[in-house]
Amino acid sequence: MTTTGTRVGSPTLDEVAQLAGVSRATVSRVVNDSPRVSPEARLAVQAAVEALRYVPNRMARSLVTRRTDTIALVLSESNTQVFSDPFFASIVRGLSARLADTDLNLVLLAARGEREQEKIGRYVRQGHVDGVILMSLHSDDLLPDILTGTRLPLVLSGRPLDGRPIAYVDADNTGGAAAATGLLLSLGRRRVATVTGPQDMVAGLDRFAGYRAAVERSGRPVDPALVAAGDFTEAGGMRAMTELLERAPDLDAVFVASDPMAVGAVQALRAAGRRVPDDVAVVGFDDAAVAAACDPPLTTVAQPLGEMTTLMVELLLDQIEHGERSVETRVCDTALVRRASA
Amino acid sequence: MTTTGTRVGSPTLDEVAQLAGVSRATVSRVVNDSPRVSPEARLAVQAAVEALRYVPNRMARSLVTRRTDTIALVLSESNTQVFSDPFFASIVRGLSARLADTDLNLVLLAARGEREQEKIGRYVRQGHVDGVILMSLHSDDLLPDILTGTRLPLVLSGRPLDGRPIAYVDADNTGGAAAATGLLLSLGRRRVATVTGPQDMVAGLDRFAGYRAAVERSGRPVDPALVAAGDFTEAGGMRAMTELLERAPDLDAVFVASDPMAVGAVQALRAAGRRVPDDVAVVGFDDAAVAAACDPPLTTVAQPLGEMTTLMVELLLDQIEHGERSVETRVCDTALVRRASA
DNA sequence: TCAGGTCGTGAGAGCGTTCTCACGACGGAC
DNA sequence: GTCCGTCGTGAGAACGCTCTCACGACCTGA
Repeated sequence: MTTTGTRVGSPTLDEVAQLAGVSRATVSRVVNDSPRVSPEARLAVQAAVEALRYVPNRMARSLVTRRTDTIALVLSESNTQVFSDPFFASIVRGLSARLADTDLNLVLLAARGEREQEKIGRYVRQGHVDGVILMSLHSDDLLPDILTGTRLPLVLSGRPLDGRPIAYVDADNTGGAAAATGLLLSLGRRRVATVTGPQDMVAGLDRFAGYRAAVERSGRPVDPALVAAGDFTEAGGMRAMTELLERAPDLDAVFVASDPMAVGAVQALRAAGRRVPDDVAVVGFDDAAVAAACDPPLTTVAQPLGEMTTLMVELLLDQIEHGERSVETRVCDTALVRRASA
Repeated sequence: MTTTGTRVGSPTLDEVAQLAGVSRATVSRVVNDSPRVSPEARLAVQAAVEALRYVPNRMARSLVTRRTDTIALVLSESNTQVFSDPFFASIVRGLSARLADTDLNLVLLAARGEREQEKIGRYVRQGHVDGVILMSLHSDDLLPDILTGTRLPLVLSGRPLDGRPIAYVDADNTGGAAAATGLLLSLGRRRVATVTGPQDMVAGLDRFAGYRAAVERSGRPVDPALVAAGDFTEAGGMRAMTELLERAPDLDAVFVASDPMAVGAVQALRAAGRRVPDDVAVVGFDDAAVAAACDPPLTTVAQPLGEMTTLMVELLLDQIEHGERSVETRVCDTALVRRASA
């Protein structure tokens, strides 16, 4: 281990300038790829930067540019489940892939509980980020309020529950659920049940609404005995399915509002001796990896995740560019993915 | 929607000072809870802060204090799995709970692939954070190199694969695995198999080492037919177990290196008509939520996650405090949790 | 009464950048 | 040869904050 002299702390623009024999301004120009620099000066500066292992201080830079080149993905979850949700993982992956080409950084902020949510609110208001993509899951969430209270560019992942005017990107959950349920009905199934998501989340609400719409469209009323609430987890799906089988042993199909839950439901069905799809047809939602791997491979509803993350970034960058909020919204079409379970 | 006049941008210290009729210095003192402020001045400032909805600009503050009050949890994963790993979720939860009492912020940085890892390296070197907790999973990971190249306080979650001198906190994976395997042997099982984790991760390596040690201590050699590699996922566990059953149909116990894998293994066993624990005893690792919920409830090895996250924070804050790296390490004891599967 | 504290306060110098200007050098057009 | 435009450059003022220092006002004890 050798250290370069007695210096402590990082080298500054000034030191680079001195070493290169130019002014601070010229170094700054080189560092920021300004064209108006002579080749000789550029070379000298680059050498000095290299020699000193100079890295610009972002704080100082941000102070004057009022840009941090960082955006935050905020997830306000009360429980831990969120991380294990494949949908969430896909969003993170998609966002970070979209941003890889740009010089924007992505940071994740997760909060459970009021204190942590307020802390996150403070963090973004203090100017750490240029914009926020918010995955707000539950209706009792403080973050939408906290964040709309700022003038910070903001895009929601998922329609806001209370319909307030904010930019958002969402999948057509209602349409997708209706299509899934419609498929089951068109297959001749008479007693189509559903395992819903939590009814304090938009995705849970909308997917249930889609189910209801499809059932009613077929001329039947929705039988409460055919509806059980899940929590988007595999265990929850298993529980709900077991419950359904007790309440309505004659059910012959089920639309499950998420793939992890559908996996649990299939297990419950199997444990109860029902064959899938022969006795009970199953359709899930999300087209998670687990859907294809499952036995039998799950028929499900796919969301265009790539398109959705791209749109989120696009909407957010637009706001950042123009320096003001927009209320543009995008709803993406879903697609039925036919496999073996229905 | 009403806006407060024609102002654009956030209010500054100066404006607060002007409104409160004091100097910038006094406002700063109030904002930072310095005791040497008269009650009247304090009140006036607080009112002004309230009125203007003043929030200090962190960039400006950091520029002078050289502190960001933010630490990063960096995870360099190549695959998406990480998020769904309950261990990871627990670490995040633990860290953010530990930091909730402090005024430190926690940001998550996730990187897949070389480009993104370098981007993260740049991010932390630019001075965005005061320290880093690194969950480096695989041996081909660039981040440990990138980060040790800086003078930034750094604590690893998990022993570094190459034994380099860095501060880290880890569970006694080897000891835990040996205890688990020992339990199976002490139960009179003769053919104890194992489903390992990836052998390019420390946890995978160490848990396999523990298995080997326990088997050898019992006076037997390790039978390669009794070893199958998993990837810490449920699907991987199922695959590996199926493979083991083909290779060694006479096995009567299995130590599975993670709970999600153990769940998969149990399913594979059941599919093959083996009863757990009568025909095959199973022990997992991690004491994830899924272990208790599983059927039968899984005997497993618990890591003291709370203690571990506390130690990580402690070690990191210590380095930040003293302004220099340390190479202190902490290895935490694991505990066997006896349930029904063995 | 005066020396020596303490206490609250404000002026002002930084922190490491960017960015606006102004300035000299040089080139081409007349 | 003069004039204008471009081009590379550097000086210096921000950006919003903290922190040192000095300065009065007040209190205490001799």
